Amino acid sequence: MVKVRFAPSPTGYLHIGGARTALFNWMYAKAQNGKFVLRIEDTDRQRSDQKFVDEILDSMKWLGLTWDELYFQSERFGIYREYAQRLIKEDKAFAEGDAVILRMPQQEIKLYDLIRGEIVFDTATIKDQVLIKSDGSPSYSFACVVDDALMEISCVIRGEDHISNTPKQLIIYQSLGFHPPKFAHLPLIMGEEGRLSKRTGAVAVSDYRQEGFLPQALVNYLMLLGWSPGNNQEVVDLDSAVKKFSIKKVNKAAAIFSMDKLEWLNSQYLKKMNTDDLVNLLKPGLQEKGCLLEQIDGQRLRTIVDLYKGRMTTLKDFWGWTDFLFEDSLRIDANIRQKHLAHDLRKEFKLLSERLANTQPFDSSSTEKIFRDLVAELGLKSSDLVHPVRVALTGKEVGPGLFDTISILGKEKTVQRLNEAFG
RNA sequence: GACCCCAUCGUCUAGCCUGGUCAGGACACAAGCUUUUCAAGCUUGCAGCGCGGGUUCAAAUCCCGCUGGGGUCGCCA
Repeated sequence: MVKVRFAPSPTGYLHIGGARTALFNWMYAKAQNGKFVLRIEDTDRQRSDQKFVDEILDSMKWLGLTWDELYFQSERFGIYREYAQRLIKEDKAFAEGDAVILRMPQQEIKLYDLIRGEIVFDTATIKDQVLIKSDGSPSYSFACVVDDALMEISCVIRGEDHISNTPKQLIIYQSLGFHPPKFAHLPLIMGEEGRLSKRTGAVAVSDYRQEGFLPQALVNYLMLLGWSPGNNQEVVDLDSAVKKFSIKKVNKAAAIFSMDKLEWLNSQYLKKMNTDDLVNLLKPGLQEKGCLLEQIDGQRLRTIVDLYKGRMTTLKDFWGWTDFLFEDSLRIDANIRQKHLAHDLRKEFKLLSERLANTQPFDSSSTEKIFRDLVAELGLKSSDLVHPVRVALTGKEVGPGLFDTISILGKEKTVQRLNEAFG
């Protein structure tokens, strides 16, 4: 029976590195029809916090990394103490005050890592290990070993930063008379300036969610860090990745996190996404911006989303780009006004607004015809009028095609804004 | 410092195990096409086996050394 676990400590948010570890564990389990255990390592009561537990569980669900079993180490202190007592009785450990310390035997110890092959350690350089601390709580390594054994974890997949913990834990397995599981140590994810940090960008999974990334895109990006589905594939959904996943094909070298590529993947998923689903994802943000969703026609909202879908990098883009559609009055930045509305186009705008006011139906092809005819009559280049009009209507220098924009803005606001453009 | 891990374009990677394919793809970057703008899209381009020794007819691929990067040395996890 294949069974793996992801064991975060609720002393902080679920970060990108942890999410990748969880993902690889999850893929490993699913690929072999095994189980995935989520174990919250909350033995440090001072630093653990319920809000982090909630955030971790929430992020895991958001990513789609569901678990089969959930444990909290804080509920298992009795078990750890029991095994520690046993080691004292067998003289493999000794008490020091209320603490229990493991006697480190002097020996060579071999680790067969699924990714790295054999790694040999000499325990001569490792000192005696604390099993139970003076306050009665278990040390990380001890709780970890007891739990992995009792929960029948078949393979421990964790970050490379744990390699040096492994010989200590192997000694604990040996002392306890437990069979050790297999091990696989994943390469680390690093930031552009070395260690992955807040300076490089967001580190918490929830930050990416907040920034408008899709969980599918984040998961896709994370799986590409240290692993490849082959066939030159880059955009791969979780299900097909699971079918191809092999822990032995995981890279040994650390990878540097690239926001550029994550953004590219996110835009790819956004483009492919069903419009109705995207509308639903966008709604909460619109509401936050004070938009009254009840007053917006559903079909109109779908049209708007369709228009912007292909150009978005994150969900956040949409909210910033479409504010002009949902607000009554338009504020135009002084610099942008200076750049595009410096010439007095009062006359041209008036003609345009009068003709548009009489246009029926008010769609992009009919407004385009009106516009082009007028431009020809006035002997202008279309760009002479396109850019000022866009700014007057949207307050922005860039955006989708002007006639699509006019069409979704609607006759009333278009006419009004053209008339008010020059005060 | 000690111990351990690692090393293909700027970045993520395929290829390495089972030596012999112009070292393939993606992001980024550049150019062109398209175009009312910016994106998107399409096309093209730029760019890599860290260094030095071996082994071999032949090395990105196997071996050794060096250099460089990373990790760990807590009664944190």
